[in-house]
Amino acid sequence: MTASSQEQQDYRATLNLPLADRDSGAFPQRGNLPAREPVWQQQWLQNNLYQQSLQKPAPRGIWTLHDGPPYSNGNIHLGHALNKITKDIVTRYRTMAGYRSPYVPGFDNHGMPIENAVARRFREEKKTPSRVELRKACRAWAEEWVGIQSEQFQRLGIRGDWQHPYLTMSSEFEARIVEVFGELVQKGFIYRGLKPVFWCASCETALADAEVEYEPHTSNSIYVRFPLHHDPAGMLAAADAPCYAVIWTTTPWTIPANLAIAVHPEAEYVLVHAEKEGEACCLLMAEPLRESVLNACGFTNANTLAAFQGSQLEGLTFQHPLFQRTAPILTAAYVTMDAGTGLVHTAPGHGKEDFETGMRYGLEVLNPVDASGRYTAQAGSWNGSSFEGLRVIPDVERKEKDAPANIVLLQALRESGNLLAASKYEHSYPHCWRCHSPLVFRATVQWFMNIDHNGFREQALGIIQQVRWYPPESINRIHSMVSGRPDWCISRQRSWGVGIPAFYCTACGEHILTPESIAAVADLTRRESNDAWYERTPEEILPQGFCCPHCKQGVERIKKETDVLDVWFDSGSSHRAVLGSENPWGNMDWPADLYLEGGDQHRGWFNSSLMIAAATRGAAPYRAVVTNGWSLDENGEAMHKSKGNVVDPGKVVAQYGADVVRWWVASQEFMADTRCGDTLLKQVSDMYRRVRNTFRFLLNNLADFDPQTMCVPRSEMEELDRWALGRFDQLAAACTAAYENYEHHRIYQETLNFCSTDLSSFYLDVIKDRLYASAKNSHLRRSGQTALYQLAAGMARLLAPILVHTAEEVWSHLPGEKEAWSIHLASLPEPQPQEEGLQQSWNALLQVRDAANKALETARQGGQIGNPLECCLEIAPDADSADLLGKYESMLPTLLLVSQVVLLPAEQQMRFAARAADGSKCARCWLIRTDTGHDSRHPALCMRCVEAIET
RNA sequence: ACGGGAUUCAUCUAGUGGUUAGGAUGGAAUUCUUAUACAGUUCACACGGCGGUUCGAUUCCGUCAUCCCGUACCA
Repeated sequence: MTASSQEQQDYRATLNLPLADRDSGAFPQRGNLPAREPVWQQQWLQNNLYQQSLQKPAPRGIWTLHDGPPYSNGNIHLGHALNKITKDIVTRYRTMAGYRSPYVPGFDNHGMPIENAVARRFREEKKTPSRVELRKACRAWAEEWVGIQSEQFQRLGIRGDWQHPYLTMSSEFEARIVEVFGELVQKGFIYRGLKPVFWCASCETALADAEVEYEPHTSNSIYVRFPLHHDPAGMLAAADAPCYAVIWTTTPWTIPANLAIAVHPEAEYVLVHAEKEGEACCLLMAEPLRESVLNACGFTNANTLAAFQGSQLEGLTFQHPLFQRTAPILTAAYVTMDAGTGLVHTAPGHGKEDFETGMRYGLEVLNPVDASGRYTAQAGSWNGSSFEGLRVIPDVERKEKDAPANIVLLQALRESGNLLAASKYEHSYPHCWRCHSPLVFRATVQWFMNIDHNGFREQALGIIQQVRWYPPESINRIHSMVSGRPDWCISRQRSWGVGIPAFYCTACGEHILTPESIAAVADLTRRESNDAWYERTPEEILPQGFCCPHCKQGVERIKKETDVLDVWFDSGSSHRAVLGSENPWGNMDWPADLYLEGGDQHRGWFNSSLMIAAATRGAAPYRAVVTNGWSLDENGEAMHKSKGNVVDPGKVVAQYGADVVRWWVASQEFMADTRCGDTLLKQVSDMYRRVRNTFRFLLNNLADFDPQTMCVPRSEMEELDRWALGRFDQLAAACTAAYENYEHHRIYQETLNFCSTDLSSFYLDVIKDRLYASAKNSHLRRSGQTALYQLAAGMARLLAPILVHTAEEVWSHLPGEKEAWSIHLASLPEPQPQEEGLQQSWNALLQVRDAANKALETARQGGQIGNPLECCLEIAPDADSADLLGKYESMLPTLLLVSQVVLLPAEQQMRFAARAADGSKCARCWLIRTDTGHDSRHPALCMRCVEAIET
């Protein structure tokens, strides 16, 4: 080491350099989040942070977000993380903004996926559990996943009442569901009716849509003619031979259930004269399908006799091809022209759309198939032999190729002469996920909520208008869901759910739903859980002396309903089980200020909750609804296990930390679809590092700063420091507005911008000299430190709802007494009013700085200067900036990071010239100064540094 | 298939019926070294396609394409 560098080294120690990582108390450069975050979380838990957040003063009142319960089956995925973190940001913001903002997380426990998983496990063990055994196992299963998901959410830093989450399977919640159901009964919303459902004849059970698997299946493709029965308006007067309607179907076994023929009201239909095997007839079919029908059926000599619009055909009736029964022509919008004949065989008992059409026209729901998939006597007979007992689907175990019913029906149709063509047809067809038998659609008795009861639908649509929807266009989704939804089928033929609290009288056959019978079930449920509904007898459940309200028979003739409620009824009741002072939490308001869920919930939870709230309370359960988008992979495609593009939040937490996941959430405009993947996470993690590095610089320069005694009042601070705090005030105002409007990505953008542009590349760069080289206790330095302190504290507060762990870490490194032990109990920064003209002047100075930087760069490229710090910059201002530069002349060297600035007289255009500075380099501050060496004690130092050392 | 929504540099995003579409990050080159995982300078990089309305469209309308949701593990 040379003598001079030795000397420098000595003076280096006299600089007020920031703490380095090796120094104790330094804010470390590396976050080491995966290891450090759990420590903070532990601390929050031990000190009851959540409870304290509710107890702190809340001048702005209570603000309630009601959590939509995730289904408690399986590990959480990125979508859950996005949703929960967003909610957490919102409630933490509210807490810091002066509200009491409780957050009670919920879990959705009942339902088919868990029941199926548990049933599968029993099957593997070759056990057949009783209903109650199955329910207990489901309960245990759900409980296990509640625990796992709860851990996973908490690891993401989600704050809430994790000790007391709401579970839809808790006795209290189940009882409230029963009560809500009772209210709907009392208000006349509940009825029983028929509905076609997917039915597995071999399992003898209804299946939910999610249990249906589509597999290839060979069906019979048949064309059948229906002879004209009645033509009241003489529509078919042009006919020169017997008239028939031609239909096409792939399920011959549904022909006995045919009650109508549907046409599209706007499509074109034709009456065609055609011949086959010497017989002439007139056939009605859709014009676009004319050729394909005639070809398929082998007709010749075709000749179109007349054309009609579909709606004109209404009123015609045709005869059933086998029975003495008529089938009217109806119109339906779902009739398509891409297959068949354009005339659709309609069997309301065996098809969803057929059923709806039937309802519209008041047709009977004929369902001549029993639970085991066999025709009942209602199916009728042909040539004196009844169809009763024939199976309508093939027996998979016996390897039947076709169902007996199809074979018999084809034969009967052939004999009747009405079968025009038959062939095999391969297509994808619904099968049972369990036994892989083909399914049938079968009308069954179900429980419904009547959406049109007393103008309810219109009322609900009106209520939607009162709610604030984010983003605004999302109101279209809920609106179209509510305006188009059919009656709500609320019953399921399942075990794991809340039993529908209805009784039946075996004496008179009526069902029993009285206020006291329902209250009895609710009480029982509250005491013993809804499992007791299945364990107890009606005698045990119903009050003493209860008898059938219809026929007055005693309780011994009364039986229980076995269906359970749709799980959407459970979660749709959550606002009644959680919000309001009558519920165990007692600290949540009804209605909620906010629901915040993914867009799929317009069909689901937003909808079911609205139905129940509007029907029982006449209002929406939420004042505002925010819809978050879907999380997709880096290419904007949905994540699939099979595609291998799934981002597991648990892995990201383990690799980068929860704050990086949260920072990712904040980086995305979450109301639209969001993207996530390795490169994106890498970028977000770099951005996290930038914020962290900024905090590090701020904090590590505050090691000797005691805010209680050393803070310089704002009015006495250096103007540059006031500028920086003024910029921060602008940032704080922008971020607060962004929180308020759920535009979290603006916080991310604005904060990073502030850190990079305002702080790193300008302010912090400029004040380094002041911080490092000024006397420790000088006003210049303390003013700067005051700004650093306020920036660190302010930014940490601003970001605390998002970077929950890092903000707490910053808080813990902040010197001096603090407002609260945890930053999450502190308040958001309150921006001070902007100082008149300050930002304008400094914007102009920044422009000069840009220009100066360019000039310095040119000079450096030209070899005139080396390090800008060692040069003198001559500035000839233009007329506009002369005053400004004159005013700030003494500050210019610091602002421009040069040793000297010489201001020349104004010229037409601003001009810069760089040259070596006068004087010699100070060994301590590295500035070239003319007073270097003036003090004999420190011949290598400038006078400023001498002063700094000697005081 | 139908319904709802989306599409701006490599990435995240501003913004607009009218000059050169803004910022940040990232990339390339280069300079400097008292945050060395810092900063300066320079450069490259975008309105999905096609029609229409208009004097003029990235912006409004239509349509097509792609993606997403409703409808698989569902926020």
